[in-house]
Amino acid sequence: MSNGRAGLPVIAIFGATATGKSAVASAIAERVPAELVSSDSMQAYRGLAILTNQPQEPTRLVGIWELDHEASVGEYATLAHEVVDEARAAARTAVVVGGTGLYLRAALTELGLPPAPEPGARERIEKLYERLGPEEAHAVLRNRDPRAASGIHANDRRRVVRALELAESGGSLAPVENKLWSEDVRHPTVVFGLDVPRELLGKRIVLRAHQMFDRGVEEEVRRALAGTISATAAQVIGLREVAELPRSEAIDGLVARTTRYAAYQRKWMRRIPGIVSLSADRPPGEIADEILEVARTRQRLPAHRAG
RNA sequence: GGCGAGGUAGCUCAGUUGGUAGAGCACACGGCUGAAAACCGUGGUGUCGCCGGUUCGAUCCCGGCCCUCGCCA
Repeated sequence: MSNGRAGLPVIAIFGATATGKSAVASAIAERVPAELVSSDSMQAYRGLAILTNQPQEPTRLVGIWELDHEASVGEYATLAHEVVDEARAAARTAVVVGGTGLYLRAALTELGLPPAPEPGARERIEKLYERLGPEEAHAVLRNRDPRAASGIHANDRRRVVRALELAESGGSLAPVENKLWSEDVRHPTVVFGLDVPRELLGKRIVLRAHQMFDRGVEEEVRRALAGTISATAAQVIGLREVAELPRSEAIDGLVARTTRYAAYQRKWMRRIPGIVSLSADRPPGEIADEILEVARTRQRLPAHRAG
């Protein structure tokens, strides 16, 4: 390792919601000098601590954006890289923990994301897409950026619009090199995936939904909706349910959507490169010990690279 | 008990003037590069309440039965 003070590899912890990621991260922080870094698109917002299950333990990149802020992976990636590098410079182990697969990958890897849209471009091109319709809009894209167009379905409005934005400013949505699924990382890293049997996870999700109400999620949501909410923040699971439905229906809706989200996260679990799967149906301290042991073993090995 | 409406996919329902059925949601699988708790694609998973009758053929028509809902007793 080039920097002798760098210590352990970056530790990343992924897993579906309610698998106990935060508790494991806390347990790691009790055992080694660590800097916890969130890779959760919704915990990044301030004002929905209960609904988004923000961790108790001090964690970087939690509650950093106001609810009217439009979030993006690109913005998050820059911040995450800074925070991880800072931790390493201070000889603390960076523990990247969260359930947003793309954010986790962005924190660990230099994805080389293309630039943000230019002001006004999105609205203008969305209108264009609206006017032309999917097929025509896609044809325009095929004309301007065939490579990007070939990877996008005409109905995928967001990506067609985004690709047109980039084509207009001289860029392209087609990556020079697709690193989303490569094992290429910015620092030596070990990624762990916490796995809980479906049935048990279901019970935890139900329990958690009830606890949110005990902790005052209704008041939290009321306060949040009193102000301006960005399009990205408006997507927090449960926001509408809690605001609009009677309590018992809100809980049912919240449980249903959270369960669906957990299934989506499970998809990411299967795909994240190099992920080490761990059974999370046991005390967090035990899991933390195993994670640290694996991390130390890896430390002594040459940094692994994509294959 | 009488009258009326209805029983079709996991759910809500459409449909077939008789040729064994299809939408939305759910679910499964796949994609994804500044919206990712987002977005997109592919897939029908079914004793058409039960038992008979008519018919070459019934989920559809006829008879009986069971169940649900509403109104009236």
